[in-house]
Amino acid sequence: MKKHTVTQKQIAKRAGVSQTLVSLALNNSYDVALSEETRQRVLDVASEMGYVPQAAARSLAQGHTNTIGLVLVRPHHQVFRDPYIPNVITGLVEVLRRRGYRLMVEHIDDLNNVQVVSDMLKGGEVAGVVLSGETGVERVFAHLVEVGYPIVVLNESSALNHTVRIDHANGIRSAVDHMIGLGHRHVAAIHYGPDNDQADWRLGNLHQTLASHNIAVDPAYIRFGEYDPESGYRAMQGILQLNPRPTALFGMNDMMAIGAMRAIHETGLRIPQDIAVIGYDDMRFAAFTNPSLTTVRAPESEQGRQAAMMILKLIEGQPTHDVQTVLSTKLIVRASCGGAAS
Amino acid sequence: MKKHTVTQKQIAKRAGVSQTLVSLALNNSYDVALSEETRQRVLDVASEMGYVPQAAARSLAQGHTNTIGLVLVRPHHQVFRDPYIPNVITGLVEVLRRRGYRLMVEHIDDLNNVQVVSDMLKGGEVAGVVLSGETGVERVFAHLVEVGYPIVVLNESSALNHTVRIDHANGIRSAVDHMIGLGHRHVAAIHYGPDNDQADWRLGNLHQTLASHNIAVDPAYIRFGEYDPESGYRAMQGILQLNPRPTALFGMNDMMAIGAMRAIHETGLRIPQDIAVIGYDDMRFAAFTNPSLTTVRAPESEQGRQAAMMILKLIEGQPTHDVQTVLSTKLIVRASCGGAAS
DNA sequence: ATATCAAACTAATACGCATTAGCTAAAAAC
DNA sequence: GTTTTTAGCTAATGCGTATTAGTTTGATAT
Repeated sequence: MKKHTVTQKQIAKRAGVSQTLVSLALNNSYDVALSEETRQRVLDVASEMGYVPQAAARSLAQGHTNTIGLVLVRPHHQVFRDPYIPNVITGLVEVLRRRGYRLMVEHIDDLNNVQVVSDMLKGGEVAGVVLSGETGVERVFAHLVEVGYPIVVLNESSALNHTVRIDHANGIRSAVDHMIGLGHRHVAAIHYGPDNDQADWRLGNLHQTLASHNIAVDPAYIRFGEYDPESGYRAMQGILQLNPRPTALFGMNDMMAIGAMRAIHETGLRIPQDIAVIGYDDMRFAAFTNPSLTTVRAPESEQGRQAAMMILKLIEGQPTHDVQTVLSTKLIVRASCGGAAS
Repeated sequence: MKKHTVTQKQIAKRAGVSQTLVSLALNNSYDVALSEETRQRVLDVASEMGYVPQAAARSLAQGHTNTIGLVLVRPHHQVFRDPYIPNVITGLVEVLRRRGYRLMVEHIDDLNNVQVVSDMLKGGEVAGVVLSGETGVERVFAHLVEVGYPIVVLNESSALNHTVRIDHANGIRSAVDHMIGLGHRHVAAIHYGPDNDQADWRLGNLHQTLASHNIAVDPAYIRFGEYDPESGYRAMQGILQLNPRPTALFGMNDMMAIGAMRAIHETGLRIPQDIAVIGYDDMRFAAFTNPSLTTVRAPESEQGRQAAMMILKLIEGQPTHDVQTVLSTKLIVRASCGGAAS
């Protein structure tokens, strides 16, 4: 047995019919009359010979592929730094598979390499693209959208694109409100960035919310980390030097929050009695830190599912009134911020 | 401007040459003579018109695609439960991109749906496949390998396949040796499975290592979890009832270990003084638990890189003497098991 | 001045499938 | 009994590229 592709031509010969009929039978096309008998015979021969359609030939003939692309725009070293992307992939694959589509994952370091995206689309490698990355994306890809390529952007609020975003503004507000509600007035935060628009935007939300509570924000209370525990740890060491020492800390992701918690413990301070901590993401380990971490849960795999459904609608030309899909976050109250059971 | 694909034919017309020359010029083929002048002119016209080769047509003509597939074989709900796969993907994409290949991610629940793999290969969707999943894989795909399809399997030791595996046997041994070396004789473990061969195999390693230290293993000391902190937490609650209470715990992944640590803390016991804990994986948060987690680091993204290089060798027909690539683990000593600084 | 050869190019074909136009024979209509 | 219809099929063509087998032109050799 050698590696050899079975073609419709071969099936046709074996079944004693034309290649045309084989194609029609295999695709259940009823536009052209075709007796039930021969259809069955063709199908039998096909499965007997182990026929599998050649994806390339099919795409070429139809001028359409059933692969969709997921393009991640962010510095290489932090693509999978947090489980956000894996969660999105889970959701994407789940619905794509059900609809007979495949997922191609690509990654570009920054907005200078965007040509990959237009190559994939123009080259017919993918029928559509789901984009995740920094803001600015909507400007860079505007021409592609204009020309009619199906593109769905994650976590952008641009009116130009179809987007599926998580309502982080509200997520941030719910966390801050929770802290304020527990009486905290000196709130510090470890944020990421400020290297991209997404981060800046979230930071803006934080400032706004604090301002709405009439809390002046000392810039020294806002530190920056790089998504990982280490940077949260270092940032917290800086914050702990401040006078007056903040009574509450908002870590903009759980990774940095857990790093901060370690720094706090090392100085002998108690959580939440001396410093309350709240995180963001609700990662799997969040319920098992010591103390358990109060955090904000974002529906990430659901975002993947929604994005898949939206890109498929665009590809199949269905009407999409819901150009902007917004998903809500949820505050998960545990022990690290007080105000609830362990 | 409409969405319209630029073809070599159009370029040929505009440049006043035949389509053949366009193809030759674009592919830097020197088999056929071609004046430097016209080559340049063709390239200029091509870039001016924004030419992008049609992937489908190219694949069809060449009988070869530059997409490789990553197929994950495991129950749906635990595909991305741990960051193992994301780490592997990082490594894969890193080298594939450099070599001009794309990555297609597919997922199948169990070994009953393996047809997807043969479809992808026979249908020419992918030039090769990297497989990750339960043991048994090598048997199921034996016929595909025989026929000559390039397949690389992760973490299998079958002689039938090309594999890239992490030396977990040694990883387990290093952890156990560490505990024994610190004087522990009553060692408990929270393992995963026993639903698949991979898990069983690792469990066998654990037993072996303990036996080599002349430590009898009370079956009650071995509990099973399901990869996540919750299950580690529950398993540990059971273990804490035992008499005599073990003095050391080996969590077969960091997630379950962190869950177990919580259970230990809740009973008022101290780590590592009362119970020493050791994990497996060295996830990002491991250095920031309280106390920091002694664990075994597995070179996961390196495994992805190696797998990519191997599948490319297979595809390009290069000789591969290294049918079995083995990567080493490393014991990371922190505080949760004693024997080192905080 | 004719034969030889290489350089530079073109024509033709194949890849595997979908699809449109066209053909044949039997059934229906008049 | 001739025309019209229709069910069931085949032939032919196109998708965009790569590749093999030519063709033309000008230079070199004889």
